[in-house]
Amino acid sequence: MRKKVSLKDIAERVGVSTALVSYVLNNQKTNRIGKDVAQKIRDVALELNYRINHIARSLKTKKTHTIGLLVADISNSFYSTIAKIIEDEAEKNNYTVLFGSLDENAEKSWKLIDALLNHQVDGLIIAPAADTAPQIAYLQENEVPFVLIDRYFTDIDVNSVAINNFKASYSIVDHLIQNGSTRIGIVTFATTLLNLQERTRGYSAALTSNGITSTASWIYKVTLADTKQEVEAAINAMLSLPEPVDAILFTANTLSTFGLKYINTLPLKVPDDLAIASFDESDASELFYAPITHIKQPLAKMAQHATQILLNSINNKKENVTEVLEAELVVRKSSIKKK
Amino acid sequence: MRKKVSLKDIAERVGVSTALVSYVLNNQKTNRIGKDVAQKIRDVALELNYRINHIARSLKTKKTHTIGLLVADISNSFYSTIAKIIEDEAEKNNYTVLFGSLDENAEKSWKLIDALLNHQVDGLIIAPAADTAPQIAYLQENEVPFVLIDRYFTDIDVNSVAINNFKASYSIVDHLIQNGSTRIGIVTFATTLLNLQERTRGYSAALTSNGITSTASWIYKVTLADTKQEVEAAINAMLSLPEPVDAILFTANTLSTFGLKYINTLPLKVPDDLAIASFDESDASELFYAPITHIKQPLAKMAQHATQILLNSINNKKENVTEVLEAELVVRKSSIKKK
DNA sequence: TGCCTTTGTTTAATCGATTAAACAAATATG
DNA sequence: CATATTTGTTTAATCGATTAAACAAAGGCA
Repeated sequence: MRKKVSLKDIAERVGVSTALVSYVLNNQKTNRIGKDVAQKIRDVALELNYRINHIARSLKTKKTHTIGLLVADISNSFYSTIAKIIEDEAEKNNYTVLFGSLDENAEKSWKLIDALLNHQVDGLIIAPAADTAPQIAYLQENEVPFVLIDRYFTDIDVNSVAINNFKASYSIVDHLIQNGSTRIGIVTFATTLLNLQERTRGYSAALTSNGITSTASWIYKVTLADTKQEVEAAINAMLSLPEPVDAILFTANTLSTFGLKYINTLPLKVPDDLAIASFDESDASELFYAPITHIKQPLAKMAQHATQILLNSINNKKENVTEVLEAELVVRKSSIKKK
Repeated sequence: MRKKVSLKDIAERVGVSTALVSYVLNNQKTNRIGKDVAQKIRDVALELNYRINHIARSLKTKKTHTIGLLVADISNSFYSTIAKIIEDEAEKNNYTVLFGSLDENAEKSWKLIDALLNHQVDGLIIAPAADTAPQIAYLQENEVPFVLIDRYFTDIDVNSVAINNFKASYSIVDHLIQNGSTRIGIVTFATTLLNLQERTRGYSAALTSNGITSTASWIYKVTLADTKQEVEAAINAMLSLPEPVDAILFTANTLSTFGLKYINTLPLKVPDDLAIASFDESDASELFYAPITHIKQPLAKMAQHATQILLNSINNKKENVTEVLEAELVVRKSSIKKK
């Protein structure tokens, strides 16, 4: 890279000290500085195409104006959309975003947190992987400003932004029941993540309060390692029960995407033979021959609020904020049985 | 954030100079340094949970070990997948990745390039937006190491990694013709991007060499601003020709996704009434009732090579590399007419 | 005129790590 | 034993920007 222009270069060219140049370019002490020198400094800066060296500034100010964003999986559109919004929001506030994808892996999470802290980020936004509570506790002990997004843990008082998963799940299951489904299966991940557990809890509660006895054989928990096979196995199992399910709820977009691809190959009619509902959108929602009823999370709001909470936390170190947002039930054809 | 531990802290604790600590922790001058002091330094570093201050190091070494990645649109799975691979590859080489999403916007591209350079990245990997050739030229003039990925410009000799778009397009159109299609429309973006122009060129060439006269009324170029509407309009137009097309090629996954969602609503059978083919995969490829024949780009290879080329360029400043990879034709049901 | 403000600018320390060069002590060599 | 070499460690300058404090010159006021 070509040699860089420094404050000193400008100072020498104009014939003043670097201090003065710094003041001028940062618009400080404006009432004290001579108008003509100021202008000259600005002119020369422009002429030499001066770029501030953030490294040097950061070393002195101990602020990098950089935030770290760690998401469970960046190639999931749910998170890449969040990432994009956070980046926009950060940029509006003159922050840069450093990304990392955890790949749902606690070990990788440690490494990335470590890497980001090593890079002196001012704070973190994290959609944590399962079993990373100790890492979160570590951040807390070290007083690193951070915000959890989408996912959360109990027992620790931290900044977080997420939807009311119980309520969202309850509402979509209730909707299925109101529209003709009576035996509703659920496919979710085998995980310690609370947000997903809440979804199962909401599902069960909705069944119960509609007088439906929930059965263990309606609940399938698949692993991350072998999601595709296990989703297919779960669907097969639920459909070959003595009394097969007549509806399935998928608790995540990756699950519904695999599920729909498979259901696509079965001699089944959605929604009449089998109603479908899911958390989160994906292209699947519209592409499937029966568009999918789903829970739509307020992504923009979540991402923007998380960013703002983080920036506040970086600058003012206020007490923690737990923000619970409402999700929207988007009704499409996949959940409405003809009767 | 809690007060940081510096080299000085370790030095004081052990009773040596910071120089020695630096040498030990960086494994330098190993043959000169006392074994016991070295061990003690390492112990204390661990005990105090020392983290190197990359900012300070970078200021001195003029290397940030950070690369910038700018993609046209991070929420497109094509690019988020690339992003993830590049991140992994960079991590293996002890580099960190700073991301930015251009949103196909030349102005935003300037801003992000500026931001990344201000952050002193050592180099850039860019999937450039349309009409950003001047920006690329600027990078070149300033001797910033960079690699273009997926997209490219003529007239400038730079590092780049991309597929042979002409050939890929030719092969998929040829495949359509061999499998019963005779009147093949194409939906592409109205853009100055060469990779897309090459796809149109390959399409026309394949028609010609199969003795089919290509018609202007088979070629539709839609805008980014209004993609969905225009894709739908294009499909309508092609289907209501006196002699309607019997196949459509979409030159990008965003186009095929919109297209398929729309075709899904039409009283048409794919592939018999209308064959479909597309560049790039998306969930659409499998979810659509007739899985979609498509061109599969070697993403992992592209991303890894781009990263390696960049790192070479950063470290050795070799001459430029133009890498052209072969794409794979993945045949599914959407392109094979029964007859 | 003498002293006090105000205005405009410079000095110099600092952030934390790197590293060439200097230095001192121990050991080897003739 | 004197000198050369090796071993182990420190000194001090440096990267580029920030900023409190010092300073000088000009203007204001009695």
